[in-house]
Amino acid sequence: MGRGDGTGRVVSPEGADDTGTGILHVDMDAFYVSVAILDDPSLKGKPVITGSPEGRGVVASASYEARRYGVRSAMPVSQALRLCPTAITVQPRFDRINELSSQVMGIFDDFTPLVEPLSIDEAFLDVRGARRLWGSPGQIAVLLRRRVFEETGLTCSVGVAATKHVAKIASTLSKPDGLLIVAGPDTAAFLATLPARALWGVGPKAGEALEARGIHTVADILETPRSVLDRALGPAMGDRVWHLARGLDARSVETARVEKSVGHEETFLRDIDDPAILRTEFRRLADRVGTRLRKHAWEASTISIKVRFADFTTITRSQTLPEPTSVGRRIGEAALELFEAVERRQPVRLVGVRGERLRPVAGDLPTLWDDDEDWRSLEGALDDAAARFGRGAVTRATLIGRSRDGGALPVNRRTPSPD
DNA sequence: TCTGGGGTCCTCGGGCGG
DNA sequence: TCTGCCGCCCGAGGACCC
Repeated sequence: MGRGDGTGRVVSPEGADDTGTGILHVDMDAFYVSVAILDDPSLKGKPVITGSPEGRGVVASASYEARRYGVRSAMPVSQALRLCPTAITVQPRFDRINELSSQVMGIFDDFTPLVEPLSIDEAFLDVRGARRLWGSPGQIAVLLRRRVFEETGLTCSVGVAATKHVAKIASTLSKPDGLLIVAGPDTAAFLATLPARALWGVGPKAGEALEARGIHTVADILETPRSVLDRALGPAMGDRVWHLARGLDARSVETARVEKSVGHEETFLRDIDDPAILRTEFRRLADRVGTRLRKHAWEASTISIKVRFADFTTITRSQTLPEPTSVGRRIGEAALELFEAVERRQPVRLVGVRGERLRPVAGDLPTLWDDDEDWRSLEGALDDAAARFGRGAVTRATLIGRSRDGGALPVNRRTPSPD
């Protein structure tokens, strides 16, 4: 999602030259907010942000009216409301957001089978094989934008270029509701005008490292020896930046993605000092990770935890298991083992659990319960009971689940034993 | 005055086996 | 048996992206 306020918007004139292009980057405009406005048109034209006004939320998405006050995504909501006190905060409705995302991705699929979703609201399309059916890449971009708007009421911005990297930059510059085409032969001149920070992967730190060496723009990078870039950014990043600045980006549009890890984390409303509460939280997150793994028929070989302390310092610890697992309890045990070894010098604001080094489960595992919500609520009920009556007072609860063949399957769970 | 949650990728250091 | 070198894996941390 773009972070600009649209003031420096650049768009192509109608029928602009699209020689040598074939990659589209499509990015929905202020997606979460736009969906909220779609469902409540009275919000239209007003400064709107999505995110929770209570607690420690950050802005997920802001309308362009709000951005004019300096509001940006990833900014604490409290700060956003200071900058723009009239902003209306709305909670994102994920059911609607997912529904519209699927609808939009479906439209992309109609133009080409080569679609690479990058996130819920953006994708790369390789349309080089679609010319006979739909026209040139620039014409396809026009048709696609029109269809997205007619069928969903949402606007999107599209970058058209010879490579993914340049298409991505072009869509960002054309926001909101724009189209920018960078013809192949114009690539070098287009890139040279940009700040170094515009390059994919150059964030605040890398940008700072370049600035410190007097490198401010992509044109500056072109004049910088490779060895200087390597020293400033490290060899891998130096190499990438050197190539991207020249418009060299050999990455193709990949339709299949292999997940490498699954995790959950949670920031508490208030920092937590009580180890018992933290242990309960680790178990809960581990169960959610296990649920996700089973849903995809994966197992994790490595379990890692994340702990963020009150002063925002963050540590991670991980261990590789003797046997890969997708069982929440086993993941929880590993997480707690790691947590016990962590020196707890101050209250904790966030904990997280992640399963890594995933592998598909061999064969067909039996389904022990068919409703993970029920399973979680059982776990939650046990925790609540333990909190109310004291640990160990409640020793057992039973959930009747159904196995895959329909038979009843009781699952007994014991509460955590008293410390 | 604050800093979410979901990820990926890179670097660096240490252990280990050939 | 010891030492050095190399490649590989693992674990920790950080930067970056949406």
